[in-house]
Amino acid sequence: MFSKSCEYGLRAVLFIAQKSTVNTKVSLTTIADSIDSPQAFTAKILQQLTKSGLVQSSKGPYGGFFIETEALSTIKLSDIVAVLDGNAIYTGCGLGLQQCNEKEPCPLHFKFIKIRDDLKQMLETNTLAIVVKEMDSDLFHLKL
Amino acid sequence: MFSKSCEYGLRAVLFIAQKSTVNTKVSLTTIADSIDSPQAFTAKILQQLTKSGLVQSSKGPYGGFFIETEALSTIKLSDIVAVLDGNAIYTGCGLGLQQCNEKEPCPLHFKFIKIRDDLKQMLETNTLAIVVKEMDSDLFHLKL
DNA sequence: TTAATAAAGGATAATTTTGTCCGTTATTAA
DNA sequence: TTAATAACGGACAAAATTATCCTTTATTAA
Repeated sequence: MFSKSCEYGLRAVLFIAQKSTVNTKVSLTTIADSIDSPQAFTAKILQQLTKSGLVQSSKGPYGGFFIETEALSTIKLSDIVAVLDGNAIYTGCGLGLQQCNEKEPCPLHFKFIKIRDDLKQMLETNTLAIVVKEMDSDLFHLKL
Repeated sequence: MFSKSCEYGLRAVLFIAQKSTVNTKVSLTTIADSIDSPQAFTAKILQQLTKSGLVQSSKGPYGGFFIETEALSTIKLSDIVAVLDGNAIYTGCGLGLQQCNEKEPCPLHFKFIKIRDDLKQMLETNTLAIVVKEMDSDLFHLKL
């Protein structure tokens, strides 16, 4: 469904988001350990996310990655996916055809629409704030 | 969503299926031309599909690929996907976690369930016969 | 000012996916 | 029996993705 980059990215962002609710910055090492991802590779992904402005970072001691409190309720899961995987998941044809739309549909076009729309809907309605709130409440995990 | 192999494979199978309804075998060259896929790569994919028994083939002049008439109504889209991409799409975690289930869910587990189930449902309820019937009726295409 | 900490960035490597090439095998018809 | 056709199979190549390493830059506190 998503690339490895996007999977790690989503996990990392959710972890950072959770820590950011209590105004705590987290280092790359902590993130990679916590979400069980390859450190150096995760660093690259976080660079993309900070460049895009979704995640903030500060260097030096007491530095690390964080997300501004206000941003938690505006950043949607779809924003992270868009940065790391683009938006082919929503717009792309299930059979990989370039020209596939209402007018010139592939044989599965209308069958895929519902699924793609549901996915889009899910990613666009869930903000970091929403997901983090649910994470706090119980047994959810980001490792293994 | 699917790998290139699976995209080509689905397109190829739908094309073969359509021709098979009028008892026509199709050669690799015809298939690759018709679905706009790299010929040699498509050959490999068709080998997998014939090995798995979903598609039949016969060598020599007048040979080619085909699907038995009875099989058209029993083969589901999910069968093709299973052979080419495995079933990680249904079973796998959206965040790439190994241990993600009802008991130990990732933060997005329950949000993904609906989408995955819908996809599974769609692929399992649509047989080749069903899709081909719809293809005959109108403007659907498999190229570009 | 210096040492320690931590992200940023560049280069490179490993792996997987995607794709090609070519010889072999089977089948058909002449 | 031979020539043509078409799938099969193995080896190989290119490209994309995943992943590592190491140097540089910025920040902090002592």
